[in-house]
Amino acid sequence: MGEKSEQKREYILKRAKEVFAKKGFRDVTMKDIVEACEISRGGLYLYFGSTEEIFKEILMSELESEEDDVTSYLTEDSTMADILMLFLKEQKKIILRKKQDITIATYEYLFAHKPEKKSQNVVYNQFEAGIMVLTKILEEGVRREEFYCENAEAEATNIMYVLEGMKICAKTFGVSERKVDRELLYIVSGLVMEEDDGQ
Amino acid sequence: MGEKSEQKREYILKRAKEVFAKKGFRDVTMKDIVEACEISRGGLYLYFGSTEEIFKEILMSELESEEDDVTSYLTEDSTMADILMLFLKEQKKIILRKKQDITIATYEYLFAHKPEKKSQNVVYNQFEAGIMVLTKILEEGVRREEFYCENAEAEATNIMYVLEGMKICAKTFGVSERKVDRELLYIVSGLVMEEDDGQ
Amino acid sequence: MGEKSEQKREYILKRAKEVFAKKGFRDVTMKDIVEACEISRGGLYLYFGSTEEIFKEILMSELESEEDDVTSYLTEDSTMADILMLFLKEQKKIILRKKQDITIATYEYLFAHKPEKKSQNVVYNQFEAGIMVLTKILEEGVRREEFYCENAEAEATNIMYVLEGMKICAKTFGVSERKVDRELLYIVSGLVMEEDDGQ
Amino acid sequence: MGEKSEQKREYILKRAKEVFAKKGFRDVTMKDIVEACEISRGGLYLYFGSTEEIFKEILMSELESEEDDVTSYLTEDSTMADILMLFLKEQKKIILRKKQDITIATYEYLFAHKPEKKSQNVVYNQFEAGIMVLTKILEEGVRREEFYCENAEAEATNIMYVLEGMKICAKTFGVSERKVDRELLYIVSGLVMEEDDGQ
DNA sequence: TATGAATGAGTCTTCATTCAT
DNA sequence: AATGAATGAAGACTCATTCAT
Repeated sequence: MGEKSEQKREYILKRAKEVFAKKGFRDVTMKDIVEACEISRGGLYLYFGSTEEIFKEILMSELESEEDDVTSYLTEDSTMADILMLFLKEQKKIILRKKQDITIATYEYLFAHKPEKKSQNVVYNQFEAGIMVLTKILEEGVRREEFYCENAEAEATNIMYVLEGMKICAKTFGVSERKVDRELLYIVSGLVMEEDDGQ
Repeated sequence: MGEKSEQKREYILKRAKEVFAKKGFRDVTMKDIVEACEISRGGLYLYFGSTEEIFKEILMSELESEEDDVTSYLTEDSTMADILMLFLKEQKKIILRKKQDITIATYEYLFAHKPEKKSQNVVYNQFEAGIMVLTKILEEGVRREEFYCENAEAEATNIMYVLEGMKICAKTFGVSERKVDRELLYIVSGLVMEEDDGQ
Repeated sequence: MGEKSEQKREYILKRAKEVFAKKGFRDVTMKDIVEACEISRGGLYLYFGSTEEIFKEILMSELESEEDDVTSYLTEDSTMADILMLFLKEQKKIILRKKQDITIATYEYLFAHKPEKKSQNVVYNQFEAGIMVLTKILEEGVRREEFYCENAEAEATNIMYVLEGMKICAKTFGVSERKVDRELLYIVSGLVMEEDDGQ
Repeated sequence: MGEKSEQKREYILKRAKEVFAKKGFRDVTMKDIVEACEISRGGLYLYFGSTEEIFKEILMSELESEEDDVTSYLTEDSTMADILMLFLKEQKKIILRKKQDITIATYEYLFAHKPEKKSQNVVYNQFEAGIMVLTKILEEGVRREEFYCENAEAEATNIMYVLEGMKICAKTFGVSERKVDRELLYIVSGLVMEEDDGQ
């Protein structure tokens, strides 16, 4: 813990994240990070022993910062449909973002280094967290009779798979904003009670 | 017409596929393939100039062999629900398969070598092909009054994202067969007409 | 000797010469020659064991064909100045030629494979032959009182060095036709008797 | 200012020059230089990226060191004939030297890597520099009535071709010291005023 | 004779990692 | 703590040469 300068450690992680965002995980060498940080080779090794170690750290801090985002939705004072849209818009941002995006690096990292425990797997944690939040939103929406949904958790899981699917599609062959919007709309339209439904 | 012996070419591709299935794309060296094929370094270069070239070929032949599977569904003489289940079971096999599975290699390859044209992207092609097949199944199911679905193509797209999502989840943190079954059931249950549904 | 087809041998040499003219000696591989000849690898080895062997043969035949040119000068029926100019024009052609020119290849070959005996060295043979021809021309010119020259052989040697110098300069940094002409004129002007020279 | 240790850089160049002197340019591999320097493969790449890069450097430093020699002639306090002999003796040394001689390597290098600009061509620069120095010597000699020479520059150019010719002949088939002496004498004898020449 | 697939030795080049300063 | 020169293992790639057909 009390090892070397914590400040420098953070600095390296910040710079390294930029490198991973640009080059993915596999193409990044220690030299790349050394150059991005403008420190010496030996200096970097004083803090981290490999790109893997560095990336693991970045992933950790990502997880922490994202948790805040996620929990904030339920505190909003508005309809559950609004809150759901807020959640989905956040996901849309993640799906479409270009800058500071370590999604590809994360996949590459996971392909190469499967964590022993699922609980150490960022993607899994994010996925489960998403299901939990969505479930709560849906349950509350159902309670308030805004949404129609027989099994909130099953629906939440389904939605998370859709989002995960869009995320990987966006990274492998590209998905336009229009397509994301259309898909999110399709999800929501399947949930909201159609008030004037006479058929 | 082909260069050198077509037979050996196929042999190399077969062995190489095993290597890619085991190690992904990025970790595979020409040496790995040379050893798997038990041929000489120079001998391999006679047929392929790089792991990329080899993998591209494998991807091509995958695409071809899969196309057959896909088109076969509509010729079946059975209910559309059966056909849909057949399609989904095929997808389930893809999601869960362990042997001869080059899914991770394919993602790694695509991350490193984005094709200039979308039409050259295997994952994209498979995705679009899936939407087409599913749309046809759904439309026919709706016509036969087996399924309820307002917009067949939108639903097909949605299902494909779910499948894609499960595929990547299976590769990043693992998904149990039970979870896949549950998800596929959820998809189907949202489509089939509930005959005696009075509530 | 009575080995294989003499005709094919000649064909290979002809094609190979084109390759050497284009790529020099060092850059030429057996593969290059195989491709230029449109024969098989094994087929080429039936006739020649290496690029060196091939080039040596080419050099031999060059030597033979050039000897004819050289000896022809003295049979001309004209002034010795005319004959000298003829000889120098031939040299000029050699210095400036671009097509079918294996000069560079020859130097590269000699740098890498010094012949044991000087008499096997093409450049040496050409050089000595040049001196002999020039000496005869000069001696005859002196006899006819066309030229002024105290030591014909020394002058001939000097001229040959100049020509050799221009040859290598042309290949290393390029020499314009104008410069060659000027130089040849300078050589000749130092030889011819200035009839009306009173100063 | 330079990269890494300037001292080691010089050391590598020194050792590499020995290698080039012994093997020419084309036969030299990075491995050869690594072994001559007794450093590691990676270590060499820290300083130079290819044999070409190394040789270019050697050529540069050669050029610099030779310039000094050349300019020193005119400062001598002696007859112009002495100065001319000094210049020619220097050239003789170059023509005949065996140790530390990168002449062949230089030709091989130039054959393989023609510089875009003539001014970057070492042989050309040396040739032109030689013409300039010789021209000055001859002009001064004529002014002092030591030499007879109608066109100093033309004569200088002619002499340089002779020297260049001897240089290449020495490298391709060998020229004895006697022959060089005889040739240089012939050049000088054509220039000096024959004071008591009555015949 | 002729073919051309196959071999493997040899070079180039990059990178993680160490270590004297 | 920090530096950055140095190392050497590992992978890519080419080519002369052989050999079964």
